[in-house]
Amino acid sequence: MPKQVDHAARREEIAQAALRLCARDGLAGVTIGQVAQEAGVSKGLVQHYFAGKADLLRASAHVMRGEIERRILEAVRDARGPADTLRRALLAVVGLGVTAPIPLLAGHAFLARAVGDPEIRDLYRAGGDAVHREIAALVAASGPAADVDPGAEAHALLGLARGLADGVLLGELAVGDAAAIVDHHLRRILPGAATGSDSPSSSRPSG
Amino acid sequence: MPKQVDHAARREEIAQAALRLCARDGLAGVTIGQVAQEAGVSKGLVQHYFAGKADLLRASAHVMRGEIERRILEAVRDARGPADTLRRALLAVVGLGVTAPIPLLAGHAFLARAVGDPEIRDLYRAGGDAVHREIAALVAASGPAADVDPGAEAHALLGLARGLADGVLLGELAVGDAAAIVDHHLRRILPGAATGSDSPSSSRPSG
DNA sequence: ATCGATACAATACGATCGTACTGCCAACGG
DNA sequence: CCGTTGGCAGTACGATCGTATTGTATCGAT
Repeated sequence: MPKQVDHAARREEIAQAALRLCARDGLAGVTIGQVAQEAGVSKGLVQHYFAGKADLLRASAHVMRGEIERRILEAVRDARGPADTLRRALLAVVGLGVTAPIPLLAGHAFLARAVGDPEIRDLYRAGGDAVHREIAALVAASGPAADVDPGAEAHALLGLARGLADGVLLGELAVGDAAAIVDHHLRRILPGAATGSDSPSSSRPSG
Repeated sequence: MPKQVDHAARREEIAQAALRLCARDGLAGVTIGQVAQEAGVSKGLVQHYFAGKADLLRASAHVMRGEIERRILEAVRDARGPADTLRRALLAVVGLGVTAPIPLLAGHAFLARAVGDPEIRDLYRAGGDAVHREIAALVAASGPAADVDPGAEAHALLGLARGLADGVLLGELAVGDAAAIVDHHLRRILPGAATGSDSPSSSRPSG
């Protein structure tokens, strides 16, 4: 064996650079040459690690998914009980607008491709379904109000969090405001749970 | 004056073709040549009506905004009272996933560009702010519950509708389910208003 | 009838795209 | 010690990009 290099790490490193370009210029800006420049390597090296542009984009999509997943899992790690887990996960999603704008933006760029591209679509669907099941289970385990259907509420919470994340991303509202909105909604649907007022981030709504 | 052609109409026609490409392939797929082919005109004609690619993209963004605005205004036209107006507007937004996937997808494609491009960002911000004010006013006029702040609730409703529209677009849930979720939320925050059960669209939740 | 302005088509051109290919260097196995 | 193998850079090439330019037909005004 020749010079040993962590193949997977190198691939991810380059895919991360591609992801940054996705976020900045959309999928249009992802060019082998640009990626090479962004990653600080030669154009030939990008070819060495990826079979082609499609392979590179696929890897970038997976990196994006992994990045977002990682943030949520981190946020949830030290949670105390299902209601707290649910709250932390949702706040992590709305926080993506400022903590991880690159994966979020890249996610939007890929979303347009998800329609028509079976692989990307499956990536979205599989992830979305898994998250939905998880959220629904957390809702059910958090002492929901009588008129709350966990499945529908999971869609509502997920939609709310995603929409708020976009709002935060566009600067329409502050993270704190978005977090307060999520907390307010959680208090409404989970009267039995103590969805704490000790917010980990700023939470002074302004307008 | 020479051969009279509706200049604005021709421009919009071509911009619509560009918008379809945005939705299908993302901003990456918007090429002068491709746009010409999609619109069924010559490459030179696209140049004749647009100063360059930036001009074309700008026009497409405005067409997208106009399309979405049109759908919402149509949905709101025959509304009876503020609560009904609010409901119809929100249902129109979640319905975009099936009634207007092209502007919605194109909107996502442009969103990635909104960060960094002042003009597109202003388009988003201006539109978002106006809609937010409108929604907040409708909430305030619809007899909200005591714990409802119209401004925050407007963000919540808008975020919820946008997030659900994405879910519908990705096929994660049906329009009817999304509509039911919106209705459920509206009933919670507007106890004084009759947010009708006589839905204009299908509204049989399934899961 | 002619002239100017406009709609529209077609071509030209430099830059850049994705991909293929070639070559050099370093590290292990024999 | 040498050959093979993989990391890596550089170049070549056809296709396509955006734009500039040119040419032609058609209408309205003079």
